[in-house]
Amino acid sequence: MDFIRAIINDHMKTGRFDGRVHTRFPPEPNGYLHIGHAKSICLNFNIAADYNGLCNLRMDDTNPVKEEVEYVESIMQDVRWLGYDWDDRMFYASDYFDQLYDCAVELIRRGKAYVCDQSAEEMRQYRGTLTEPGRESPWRGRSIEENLDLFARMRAGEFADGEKTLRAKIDMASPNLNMRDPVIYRILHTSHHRTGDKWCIYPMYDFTHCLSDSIERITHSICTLEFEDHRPLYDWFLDELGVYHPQQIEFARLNLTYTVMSKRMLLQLVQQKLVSGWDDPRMPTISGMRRRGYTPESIRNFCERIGVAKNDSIVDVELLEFCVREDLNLKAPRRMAVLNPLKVVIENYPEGKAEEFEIPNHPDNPAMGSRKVPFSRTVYIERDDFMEDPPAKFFRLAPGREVRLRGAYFITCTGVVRDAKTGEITELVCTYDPATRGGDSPDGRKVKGTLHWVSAEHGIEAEVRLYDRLFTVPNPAGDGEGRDFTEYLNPQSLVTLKSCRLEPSLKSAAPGCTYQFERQGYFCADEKDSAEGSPVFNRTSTLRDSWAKIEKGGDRTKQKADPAKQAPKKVSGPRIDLGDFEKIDLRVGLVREVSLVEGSSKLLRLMVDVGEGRLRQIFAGVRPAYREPDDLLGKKVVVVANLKDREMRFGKSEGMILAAGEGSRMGVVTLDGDPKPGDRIS
RNA sequence: UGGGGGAUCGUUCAACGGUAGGACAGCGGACUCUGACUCCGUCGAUCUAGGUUCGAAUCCUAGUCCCCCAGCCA
Repeated sequence: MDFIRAIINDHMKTGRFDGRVHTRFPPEPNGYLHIGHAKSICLNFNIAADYNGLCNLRMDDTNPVKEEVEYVESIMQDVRWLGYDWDDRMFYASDYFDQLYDCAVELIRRGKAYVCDQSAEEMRQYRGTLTEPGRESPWRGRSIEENLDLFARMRAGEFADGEKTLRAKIDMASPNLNMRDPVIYRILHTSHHRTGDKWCIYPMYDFTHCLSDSIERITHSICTLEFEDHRPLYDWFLDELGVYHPQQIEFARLNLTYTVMSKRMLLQLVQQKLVSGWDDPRMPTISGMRRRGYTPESIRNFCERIGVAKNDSIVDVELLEFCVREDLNLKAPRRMAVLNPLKVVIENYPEGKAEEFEIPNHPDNPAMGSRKVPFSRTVYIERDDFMEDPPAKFFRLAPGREVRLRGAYFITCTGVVRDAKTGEITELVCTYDPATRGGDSPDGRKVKGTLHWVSAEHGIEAEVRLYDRLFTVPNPAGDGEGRDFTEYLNPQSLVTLKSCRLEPSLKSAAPGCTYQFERQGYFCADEKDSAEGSPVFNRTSTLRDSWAKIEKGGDRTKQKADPAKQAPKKVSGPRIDLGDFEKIDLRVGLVREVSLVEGSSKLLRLMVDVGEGRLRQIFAGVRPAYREPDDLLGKKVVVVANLKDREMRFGKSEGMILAAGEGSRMGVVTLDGDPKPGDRIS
C-alpha cells in the first residue's frame, strides 16, 4: 500500500468525503503523453477503481498559446489505449471559463483580488527574492469598484496583452513566493482551440486547477511534487471563495534511466528532427512505445511495480524492459528471422528438394497452434552463430561442429567459403543427418546449440529496425556537467537492417502484430511503414542474452588480472566500453601551424590538415612537453576525427590528437613513413 | 542565506516502537529443440552523531546531503 492510499483510507475512516473517491487526470494538451504520464494515469484511474470511485479526464487548457487539438486527440487515444475509460467525464478547464470568471469577480468583491498595471518586468522586481520579501504593487489599493470595472474592461478587450493582470491580494512578504500576489488572469489576444475568440483573458493554472477540481467534486487531487509549494495557494482560493474543497496530494514524478522525460526536451528532439516524431519508437511517449511494440498491460504492470512515493527517484529502464518481456513472452507467437544472414549450403541434401516442418507457435502453449516452415538445400543462419575459431564456451556452429537447425535437422559444418579478395566468409558448407528429421536424434546424441534458420528459396527479405536506448548515459538531463542532453544521444539507438531473411509466414504479418523472433527478441510490424505483403519490423526488446554476458565477462576477468588497471580512475562524462573504440575515427593529420594559447600554460593551438581541404583547429594540452612548439610543425599525428566540436574559452576545438604520458614526459604520437593527411588508421 | 519536500540493498518500493521484506539488476546452479522462459540458491541497505526505550528505520535533539520554488507556463 502506498502513502496516497493510506491517506485515502484515513479519509474513509473519518468520513471526510462521505466515503467517496473521485480523481482526475489533468494533462495540458501541449505535447504528447509519455511514460511519466502513464504513472499518473494508472495512479488516478486505479485508485478510483480500487475505491469504487470515478476518474475524470480533464484537459488543463488555459494557455491557448501552447495548446493544440492534435495534442488533445493524441491524449485521449493514449489514455484509451492504456485501457482506461472516462465514460462521459471528458472535461476541459475551458468549459469552466464562465464560472472561473465569476469566481474572479467574487474574489474582487471580497477585496481579495485587484487589477494590476505592472509590467512583467516590474512585477518581477517587486516580487523580491528567495530571501527578501517583495514590495506591494502601487495598484494594490484600488477600490473594489475600480477593480470590477477594470476587470470587466480587460475581458472586453480594451487592453493589450500584458498591459494589465488580475492578481490575488495575499501577502507580498510571504516566504512562499507563490503567495506573493500571484497573477490569476492575464490578457492574451489569442484564439483558443475550443472557445475560439470568446475570451481575450485567460486564467492561470493555480486559480483554474483548484476550482476545476472543486467544480467536478474531485476528492483527491493527485499531482507531482513540484506543486507542493502551490498547495497553500490551492487551498487559499477555495477557502476565500468558500467552495467545495478537495485534498491535493503530491507524489514524485517518474524518471527513467537512459531517457529524458521533460516535455521541453521531448519537444526539442522532435523539432530538431533528432527523432522521427513524437511516435518515434525510441521516444518514451506512449505513442512511441505503442509503435515500438510495448503493450498496455506491460506499461500498467510497470507502473504498478515502480510504486508511488515522495522520493526523487530514477527507475532503471531495465525494469520496463523486464515488464514487456514478461508480457510478450506469454503472448508473442514465435517465428524465425535471420537478421544478419550467412548462407549455408547443405551438400548432401538433394538439390531442388523442399519439405515443410510443422513448428509450434509457442513452446509452452500448445493452444497457440503451429505453422509450417519450408526447408531446402540452402538456408540462411545468423552470422553470429558461426565462429571459425570459437572460444571455450561458444556452442554454436564452427568447423567440424554439429548443431541443430530448430525443428529441422542436425547439421555439421564441413567447409568455409570466403571471398577471394576480402577474406570474408561468404558461405558455409554443411552436411545434414537425415535421421534427425524434425530436430530429434534417434540415437539420443545431444547437440549444444540450436540455431534459427530461414530457407533461402522460400524466405522473404525485409527491413528490420533494431532500436536501443536513446541515450548513452543513465541521466542525460542531469549529468551535473552542464552539458546539453543531446550530446548524449546514442548513435546506435536505431540500426536499420535492410536485408533480413524472414520465414515466409511473416509475409502476411499485420501492422501492429508482435512476434518473438527466436533467440533475437520481440518484434512488432510497424504500423506506419509496413505495406501489404511486405512488413517492416521494429525491435521492441531483445531477449535476455546470457551469451552476451559471458562474452563481456571475459573482459572483466582480464581486467582483474591486471592490477594496474584497477587503480580507481575518475571518469567524467559518458562511460566508455570496449565497443566504443570501434567507433573512433582515427586519421592521419599533418600539423601545419602551431601557436601558443594566451592565458593557458597547457594548451597549444594546432592547425591540422586532415585531408579535408581545410585545416582543423585543435587545442591540445601538450604545452609542457614541447618547450619549442615548432617542434610539432610538419609532424604527422593521429587525430580523432569524429568528435563533436568542443567550445573552449579560446575557440572551437575540432578534434583531439593522441598523446601519452604525463607533464613534460608526455609526447604526441607521431607517424613516420608517408601516410597522407586524412588516411584512416585502424 | 527564505520557504517547501526528501534521505532504507546497485535501483525501486515496503516495514508506522518488536526478526529490515519484495521486485528489478548482479552472482551461482538446475532445466532446456530459443544461451529465452521456468525453477532453486546467493550477495546485498536504514545519511551522521547524540538521546529516549527492555527494544528505534520508525520517537526526540543537532548536523549533513539531495530535490523544488523568484513565468503574465502547467
